[in-house]
Amino acid sequence: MTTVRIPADWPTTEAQARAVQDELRSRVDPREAGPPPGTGTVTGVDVAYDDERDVVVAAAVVLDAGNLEVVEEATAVGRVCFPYVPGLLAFRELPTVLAVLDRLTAAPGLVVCDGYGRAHPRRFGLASHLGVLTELPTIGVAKNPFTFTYEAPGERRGSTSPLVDAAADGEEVGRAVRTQDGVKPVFVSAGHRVRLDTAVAHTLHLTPRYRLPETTRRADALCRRALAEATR
DNA sequence: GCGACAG
DNA sequence: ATCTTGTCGC
Repeated sequence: MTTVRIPADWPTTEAQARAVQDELRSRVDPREAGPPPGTGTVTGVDVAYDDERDVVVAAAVVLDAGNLEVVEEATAVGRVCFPYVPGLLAFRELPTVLAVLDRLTAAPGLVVCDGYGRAHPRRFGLASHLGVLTELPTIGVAKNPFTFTYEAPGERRGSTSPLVDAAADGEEVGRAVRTQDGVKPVFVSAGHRVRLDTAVAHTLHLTPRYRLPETTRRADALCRRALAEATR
């Protein structure tokens, strides 16, 4: 099995990685509304690790945005090239994610990332970074509020509340979104070429039944399966 | 200095 | 992320 090639200039140190974020941040397009939910395709990407064996597997699953059925799936196997450091997740995940997107024949459409976009200490999370490198519209949907704060949204599906950075006088960096009645919210932020309100609409469109978007559920299941196979 | 911290 | 059994509930 071929392994993902890591770019020669990929950052090695935390300081280099932070400098890359500060450099690329200005390329984020925060103004486009983004594609409307329910049309075209929508793609989920996720990554699974085996740190013992130093292996990382990424999966991409393209869905028809109208009926949420699978259009195409792809996986890519790589080597761990950066440790997990809060705020620098992209440097760990992106080489393999870029490779798996390259393997798709279908147009990805909007890409849904497991993590953050604008909701990031330097406003340049995984989804923002992926968007800038591919020029695809991206959003981040995370399972945890990271360092940010929020008031619980209403109990009903569709309720939202601001996700704020208390350290930046309450700037709204994303939204807590209740995707199912009475279930813990998810944390949505804009990536590249998609505004926050559109990102929230996509998130609700992708969660007819479960807490997490169908895109992330599908990609998560696929990369775990592929890791188990790549590891034996 | 200490703790917290997407995946 | 990953390590891990059963268990409560629709």
